[in-house]
Amino acid sequence: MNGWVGYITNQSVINMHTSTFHSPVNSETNSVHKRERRKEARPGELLDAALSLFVSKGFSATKVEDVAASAGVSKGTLFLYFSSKEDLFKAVIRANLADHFPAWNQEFEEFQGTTPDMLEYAMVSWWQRIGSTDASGITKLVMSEANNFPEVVQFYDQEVIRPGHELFKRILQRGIDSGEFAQFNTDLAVHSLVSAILYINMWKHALACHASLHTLNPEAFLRNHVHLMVQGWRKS
Amino acid sequence: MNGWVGYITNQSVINMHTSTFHSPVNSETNSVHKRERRKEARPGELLDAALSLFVSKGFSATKVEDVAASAGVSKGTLFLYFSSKEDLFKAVIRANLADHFPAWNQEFEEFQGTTPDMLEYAMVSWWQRIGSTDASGITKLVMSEANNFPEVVQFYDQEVIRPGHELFKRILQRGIDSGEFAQFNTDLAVHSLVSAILYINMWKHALACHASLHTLNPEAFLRNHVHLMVQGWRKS
Amino acid sequence: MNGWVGYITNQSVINMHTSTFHSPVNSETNSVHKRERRKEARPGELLDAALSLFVSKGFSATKVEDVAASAGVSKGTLFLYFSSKEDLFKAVIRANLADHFPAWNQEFEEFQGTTPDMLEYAMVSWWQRIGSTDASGITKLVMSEANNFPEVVQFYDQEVIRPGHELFKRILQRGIDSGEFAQFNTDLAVHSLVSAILYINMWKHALACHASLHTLNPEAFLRNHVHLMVQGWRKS
Amino acid sequence: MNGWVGYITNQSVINMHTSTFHSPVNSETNSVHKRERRKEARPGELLDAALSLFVSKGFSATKVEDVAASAGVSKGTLFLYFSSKEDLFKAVIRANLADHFPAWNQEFEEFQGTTPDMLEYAMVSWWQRIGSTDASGITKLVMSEANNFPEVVQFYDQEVIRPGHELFKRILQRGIDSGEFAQFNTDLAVHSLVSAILYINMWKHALACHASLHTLNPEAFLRNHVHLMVQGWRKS
DNA sequence: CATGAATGAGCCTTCATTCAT
DNA sequence: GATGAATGAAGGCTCATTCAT
Repeated sequence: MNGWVGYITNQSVINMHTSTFHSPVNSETNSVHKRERRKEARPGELLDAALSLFVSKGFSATKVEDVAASAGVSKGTLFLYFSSKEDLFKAVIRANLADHFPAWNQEFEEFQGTTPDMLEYAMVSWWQRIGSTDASGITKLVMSEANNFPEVVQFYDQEVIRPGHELFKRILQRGIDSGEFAQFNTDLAVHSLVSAILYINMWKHALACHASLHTLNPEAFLRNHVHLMVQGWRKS
Repeated sequence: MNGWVGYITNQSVINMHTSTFHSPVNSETNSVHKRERRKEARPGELLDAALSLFVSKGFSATKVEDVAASAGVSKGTLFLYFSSKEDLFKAVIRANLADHFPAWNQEFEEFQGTTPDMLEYAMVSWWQRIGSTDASGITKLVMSEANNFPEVVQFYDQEVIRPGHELFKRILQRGIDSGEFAQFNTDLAVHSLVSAILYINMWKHALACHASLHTLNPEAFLRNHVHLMVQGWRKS
Repeated sequence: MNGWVGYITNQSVINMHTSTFHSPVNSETNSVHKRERRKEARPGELLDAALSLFVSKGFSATKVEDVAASAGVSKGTLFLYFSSKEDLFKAVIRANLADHFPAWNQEFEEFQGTTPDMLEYAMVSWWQRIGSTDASGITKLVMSEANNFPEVVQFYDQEVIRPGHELFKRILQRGIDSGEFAQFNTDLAVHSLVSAILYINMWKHALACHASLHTLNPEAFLRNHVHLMVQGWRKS
Repeated sequence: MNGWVGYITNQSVINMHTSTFHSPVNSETNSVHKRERRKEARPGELLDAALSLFVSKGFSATKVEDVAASAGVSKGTLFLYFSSKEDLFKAVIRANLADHFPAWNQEFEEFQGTTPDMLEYAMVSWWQRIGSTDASGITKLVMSEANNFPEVVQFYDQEVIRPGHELFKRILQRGIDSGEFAQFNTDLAVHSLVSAILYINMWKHALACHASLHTLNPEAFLRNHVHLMVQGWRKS
């Protein structure tokens, strides 16, 4: 078993088939001209730049021109690939979070091991692949801009929250079905699990980076959190 | 026992030692005329209006003119009491988050009952007194504007996060000392408890009001969360 | 009989009661402060500036900042009185054309004389009061921007075209009722009359000012046009 | 008699002596391949597309990319034939307005019948051949963009207004010479006739398509207009 | 010749803040 | 103290035009 999800950096996010680009990349020829290669690379470069700036400065405080400049293109070019700043926001969410659920779901299917192990593995993997990267800042961004971009919240709910909730729920159900866990309300339980993830996200991106906070070891916290939960769920 | 936390209104927040009013409130004459009393009440009315609008519309989406109008004064008057919109924001945070912990700590001292009961009482009381009111929106505000007002984050950390953490930690320690709980890392445990509170805050103020979300019963969730934790902490 | 319509300049357009200003002028005190007097004068000054610039440069080519500067205020001030550039456009139409119909209709009621004289008087008065002023450029503006601002066309239709059509129709009906004219289709007839007015408008503002055109004496043309029409309408 | 004006399509406008193509059409080889013929047809196709879009959406609201797409070529190709959007606009005007008067003048020479009939025939023919087609939109375009393209106005004056004026003037003179009409100022009279044509143009292209206007039957209006005029001109 | 990716100048509108009254 | 008219900086988005391929 080689890991739940391939380690994610925006650089490696190639399969843009579900993104919202205007002009789909047409050819996969080996002999790509310089311009063509640039064109193919543009969306990814822009998404990288956007994620980085959004996370560090906030969405509203980031000018589209800055994103473009950071990706080495002009303002107009950005709008060639994303119809608006909000659309760019959604694409960032999709590329960094939403697009990973198929792979994660598949990992769930293939996982061999106890359900408690699986839960811990899921949480720690989340930290290693998302939590410890810029992508973890997206959740904070969505929350922060919820008032200004309700549509983004809906998108995030559909594409990230619900799939995530479902995934955790299936894991818990696996434990119940196998007899590892007693019967319990899995919806409430998932909220308790996810709360730890949200907590780390906000800790990292809203608190720790702006106040010299008492440290929190995310991985230890997640493991501990899962262990506590599992204690409560086990058959007595 | 008359409640864990005194119900908070800005009117009652008198000790403004940390606020930034330009014009200090005139000395408390006995014969206050109606106008003078209004004058003294101005800051509080503005803070109330600001909190309400900030929570419902977000900080940047709230116009100072709306705050002023909501408080029944003109735009210019607001700037008589607060040097800037940022200053108003900080004052709102300060007025609504500081100064409750003494009462809470006292309740802790006086509490009669098991530690698990105490934890549940603490959580449910938080929901009834804070979580279900506008005050719960402040946390979301602080997180959202963390990038723009790091100073507020530091203040929030000192005045809210740390005292809250300490309070929970003392409760847990009470359980350990009494033999109700086994020995465990109380710092990590507190994070797990607090994560549920943060979760509800963000759920209410960033998600639920902008997306037609699958419902979450906060009180049930909190009780469930505490029970799970307690299971893990009990002496086996 | 002292004229059909008081001679119109924007300076003299005082009764703004039907305009679209945001903040209605509140007091009519004699002792107006400098600021208050400026405030009352603002809308008129802005409308004057707007009409002048719109007519000379076209609507799209005129920047709101230019209008503001031309009226001696800043860009933001303009938006204090008009909610958008389009709104400013409508207000210009209203102040210079639409608002005059009540007076014009009243003149119609009070007119003593033959109907042919009345028609000629109406046409010549139009020329003297509107046609020969900047206000005549409005029609050309509306036509030019019809594609970009269909709402303005509707507004112009309701507030100018229809009232104008109705006024002319009543005059013609007066001639029929009095036996001066035979029975005929007054709607078609009004179009024929109005076509002369439109012709002059376009001549002045689209052709003459951009090409060294063979001259057209508007007043002579209008008199001639009316005489021709009248010939055709008289009882034989 | 086969029509007053040959029906106009850009395809048939060959003599481009006044146009501004960068790349002159290659010499007319006998063995034109399909591609070469397309190449030669490009300018005409672009002009057709441009006319259609300019008339329906207005000049500024029409994107050059749309014109190119409508003609089946890419944006860049358009600029191979026309140095700028303005240049394209001028070429459209030129291609559609020049070169019809020779045919019209000839029809005038050959016309058999009374002068009033001739006038009516001229007006109705204009409606059937020009007024009811896209070509009638050109006049509105020229007027609308007069501020931005004074040069076009001059061209329009020389190539359309003056020839048209002269043609009508000759018709009227025919009536005077034949004794059908009395002596009168034919210049003023022509303006009265032409005003009806302009009126229909603007009605169609600036008003009717953007406001749900009270209907105007163009043909009935024109006949009526001519009849009225003729009444006034006849010998009493 | 043809393409279409890239450019960047241009503009309306918002709103926190000031200050004359 | 209170008012509210005035300010002007700031930014998302469009689209004619260029030019490397």
